[in-house]
Amino acid sequence: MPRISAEERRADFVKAAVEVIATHGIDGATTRRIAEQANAPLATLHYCYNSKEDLFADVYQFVADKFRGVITSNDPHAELETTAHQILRGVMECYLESVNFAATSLELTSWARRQHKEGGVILVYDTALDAVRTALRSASAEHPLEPETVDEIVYVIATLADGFALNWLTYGDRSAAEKQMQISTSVLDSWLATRLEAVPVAP
Amino acid sequence: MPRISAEERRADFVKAAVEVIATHGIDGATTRRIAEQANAPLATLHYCYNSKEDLFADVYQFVADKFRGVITSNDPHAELETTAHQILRGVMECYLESVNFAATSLELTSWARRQHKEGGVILVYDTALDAVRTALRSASAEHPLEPETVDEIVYVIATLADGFALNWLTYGDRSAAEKQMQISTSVLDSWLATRLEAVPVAP
DNA sequence: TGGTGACTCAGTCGGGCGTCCAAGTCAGGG
DNA sequence: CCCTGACTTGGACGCCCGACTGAGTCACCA
Repeated sequence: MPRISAEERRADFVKAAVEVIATHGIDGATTRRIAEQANAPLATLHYCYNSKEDLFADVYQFVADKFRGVITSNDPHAELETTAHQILRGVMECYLESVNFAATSLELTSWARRQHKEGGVILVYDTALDAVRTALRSASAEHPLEPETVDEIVYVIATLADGFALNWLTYGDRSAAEKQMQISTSVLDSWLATRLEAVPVAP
Repeated sequence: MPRISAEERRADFVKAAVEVIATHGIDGATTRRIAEQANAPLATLHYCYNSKEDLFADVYQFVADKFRGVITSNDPHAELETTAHQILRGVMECYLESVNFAATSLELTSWARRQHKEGGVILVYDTALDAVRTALRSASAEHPLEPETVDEIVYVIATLADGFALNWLTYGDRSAAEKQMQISTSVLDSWLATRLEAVPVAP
């Protein structure tokens, strides 16, 4: 009813798409359902987007941007351990805050895997990992680590975040998830402590 | 062509269904595709199963049984740390051995989440966690731990296994995955060491 | 040799999908 | 004040593909 610009409408559709994907999966995310979720007639969707594919491209962008934002929003002058800790906590808090975002991320990576077309939507996952890698490198700038060591840390952070997400999505128990955030971060901390013992810093 | 019992045929269809679900997702797992994967005419599928739903029930059973088998197939007389370590390694090896099994497990839990109908297919995940819990309890029988502590360990094992699976499924890089198995188990070990320090055994 | 269980072919029927059109409706500038 | 162009909308189109079936064929065993 209210007349708003096509640009704002597009944002509505992207948000609606995220919710529909979370609830019905990628294959269940039809143009009709997305339009309904956005409280807009179906035809409006095709007035704003030439095709469903165009809309989905915006969704990928949205998800990737959100990840980038969460990961890069920590203190750049902190120690390596602190940075790693903050990134993991930030991502988990983000999942906890928006189940739909977490679910949609999972659906997207799951869907990306099925299309063995390389260079496609797997970029969402890739950009997130790259952001973590960059943050860790700059945090350890004064006492540079082996690239392999950085990659190990990136992997552990990703693993703990993904594992947390899967559990939280499966059971949807918020208070349990909050305790699990504590556990996950403590796992990271204790591993980092023993792992970095073996790599003395250069003088 | 060769005439085999309907029971054996059913096993073929279940195996085919696992592969199709892994490749096309739950929604893409149509009776046509499953029959084709099993090298059988579509009508044969409906001869063996009254409905698609019946076939899928067998698939859930198959997946749950495989998990149970992998988890409970370790030395029951080992220490707690060893048992935890073995379970994690066993599950990851199982994923590494069969990408399709790993992918199907993920698709199933992901699909189960969407049906917020309680008491349905989430049992696959539940039975697996229960099996881990039971194994840990019996491993720590001589020096019983608090139930909360056991649950923490179960969570960490699940998280590390799930995170490993997601990464392996996303990138499909076998040699990277083998290294990541090492890392994951070392994460578990170092966390368990510091975690159990705080809980001295009863005399 | 007849019967039964195992299998197959060639459909039926129906629903839902993405897309598009033609007819509105409004806001603001000339 | 009305006209133009950005927006909105109901409804239709065409089509693909889903689960499922009925009637028939084949292989084997008693």
